Amino acid sequence: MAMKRPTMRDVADAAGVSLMTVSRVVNGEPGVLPETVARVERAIRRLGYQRNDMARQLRRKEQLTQTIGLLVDDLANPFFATLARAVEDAAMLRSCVVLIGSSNDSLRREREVMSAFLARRVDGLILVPVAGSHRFLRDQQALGLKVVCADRPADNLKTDTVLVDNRSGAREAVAHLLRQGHRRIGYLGDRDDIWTVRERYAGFTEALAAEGLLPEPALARHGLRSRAEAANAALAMMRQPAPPTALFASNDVVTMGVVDGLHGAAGAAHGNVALVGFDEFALADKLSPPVTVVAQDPAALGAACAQLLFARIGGDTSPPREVVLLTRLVVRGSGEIAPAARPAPPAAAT
Amino acid sequence: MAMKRPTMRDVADAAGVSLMTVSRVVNGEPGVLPETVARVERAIRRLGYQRNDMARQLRRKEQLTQTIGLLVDDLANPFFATLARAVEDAAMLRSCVVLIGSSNDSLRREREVMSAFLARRVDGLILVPVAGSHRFLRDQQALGLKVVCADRPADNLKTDTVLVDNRSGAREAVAHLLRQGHRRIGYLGDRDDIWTVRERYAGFTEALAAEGLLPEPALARHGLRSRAEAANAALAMMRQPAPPTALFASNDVVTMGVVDGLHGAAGAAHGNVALVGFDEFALADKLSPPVTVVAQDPAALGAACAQLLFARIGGDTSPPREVVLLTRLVVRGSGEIAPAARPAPPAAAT
DNA sequence: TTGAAAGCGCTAACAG
DNA sequence: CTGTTAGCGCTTTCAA
Repeated sequence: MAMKRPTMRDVADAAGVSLMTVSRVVNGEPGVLPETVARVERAIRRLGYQRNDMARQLRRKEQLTQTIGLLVDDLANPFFATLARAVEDAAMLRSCVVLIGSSNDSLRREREVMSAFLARRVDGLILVPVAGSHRFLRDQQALGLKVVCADRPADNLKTDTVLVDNRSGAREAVAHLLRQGHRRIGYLGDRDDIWTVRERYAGFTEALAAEGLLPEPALARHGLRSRAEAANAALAMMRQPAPPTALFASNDVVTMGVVDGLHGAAGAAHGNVALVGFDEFALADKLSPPVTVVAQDPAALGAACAQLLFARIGGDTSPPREVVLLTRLVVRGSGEIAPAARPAPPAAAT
Repeated sequence: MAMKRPTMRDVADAAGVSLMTVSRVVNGEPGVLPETVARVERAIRRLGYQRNDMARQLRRKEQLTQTIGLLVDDLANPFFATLARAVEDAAMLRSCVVLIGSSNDSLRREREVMSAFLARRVDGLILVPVAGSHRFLRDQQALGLKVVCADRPADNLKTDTVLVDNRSGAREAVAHLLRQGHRRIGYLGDRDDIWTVRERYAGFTEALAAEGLLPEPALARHGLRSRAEAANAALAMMRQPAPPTALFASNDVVTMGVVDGLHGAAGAAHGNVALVGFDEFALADKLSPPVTVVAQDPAALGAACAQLLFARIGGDTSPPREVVLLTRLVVRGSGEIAPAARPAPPAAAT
């Protein structure tokens, strides 16, 4: 069991030819007699020979490892899983394999995984950068590593980057709520050291500002890392003396948490308060009311990253590009709920 | 730009020591003067040196590449994404990286991706095998490749395998429907050349048989590959002259499709017919009615596979093991709907 | 059309 | 504590 794997030498001996001839057959090079080819191929099959690409790689150094690295935040998150699948499909078309890793929003883990990828001499890297400094990466870029940042820009790093216009998307969502007459709009969001989250909050405040409104501290909760945390935060926010009439949730996890929280609330679905969430999620259209969302396209994001990366690997040396994908407001019902009828405020001056 | 990457030779020259000393420092071996270590480390940092693991691997051949391959059906499917994340976490604990691929239920693609993994000399492989013959794999096993099959067994291949008890899960689900008084239960399922799907259908028929019922062809639809297909199939099934009073859906995609289809139906949520689906999915508890499911634990599946694989890599040579994980019936409402009251059939003899 | 020799970047096995 | 030599499995280069 587990005998040593056969090498070209073994195949050569078995076929009664020289090692070089085996090499030529294995790599489909011309100039070998068909008969010789057949003999070699038989030996290959008989021994179960598989070319050792590591050794190969070592010698042909102008060449590539046909391996790319993909480092996302969390592979279990459907957003990144879909992105990953798109990258993988693009890689496969180019006979490339993908090393994958999750940074879990930890700079240390990102560094570790990246080092492991670099040691394996990936041809390029698609990276969803966590918060923090990436000067380590800059050094590697100078040494020829191709990097594309996905979904978020990396701190002071000149690379191709594919982003989503989070700010406009959020602004549009909140403007939509304002248009329904809402004036007290709550914000529920993830950790705002994450670039996308910060951008979405900026869009939120900009939309308010456009109507002359200022964000109220009591109507904003940051740092929600799970559905359960978001559920609690939503409940707490709605139980305030002066609750918001509408909510904006900054990502899919938080949106689902809000749905959880409001369903859990005594005697009510989430139908009492308007809700728009950032990120599309499965079954958003089947809730009651169906959830209005700002949809991104993670597959398009992944495909765009792969396209840029493979262009670089192919020798493209033009200046770094930034691609910005747009979002789409998907109107479904939860965002079109008018503010609850309540005692009209005492008529003010005018 | 893109100058050649520095080698140990370069570092050695820069630090004024021999190549071997650099090797010792890079690998943290003892027996180097702290002062020398410092000089070497400075040179390493200055040049941006990164060890070339491919070359390393070549020489220390008793050792491992610290790379495993993971080949799932579809990475974009949350079930497999969660499994993948669990594998990745386990790998990271052992300083191992993960090559990932999706077979898309195609034997050809599975073969291609596996070849690419093998050429990179992965230490082991976690595989969700597609239908078809895997004798190619058996040859590789004989050469020392460690393989663990996940979620499905591979045709006549002796490997560690981690499965879910799909048949019992399905039987339990259908028995649950029978207990509510249903006698006409429809089956909607994916392609039944997939082992898990076949097992679930077997569980379905077994549960019926236990009550003396036979599956009716008009009440079973196979080969549903997407939510849309499942939606149409569900609608068609319910529009028959004698529709079922309950449905069993063989996976998450089909279950969601059924929900889509019944929602789309004129004037009705899916509340008119009982429904139990195989697979947990996000927000199943938030639909109306909430969807009763047979839940699996993909993270546990991935973790179990990783544990078996790393044991093998670590030298475990005991006979192949088969681990079977259990499912859990999550009662939420859609499965507890009684058969619609309808004119009692004419009383038969007795 | 085929083969022999050299060497990729690294580590194992010995010297000093 | 540090250096030297040989060679992993392959491709390149040159010669037959």
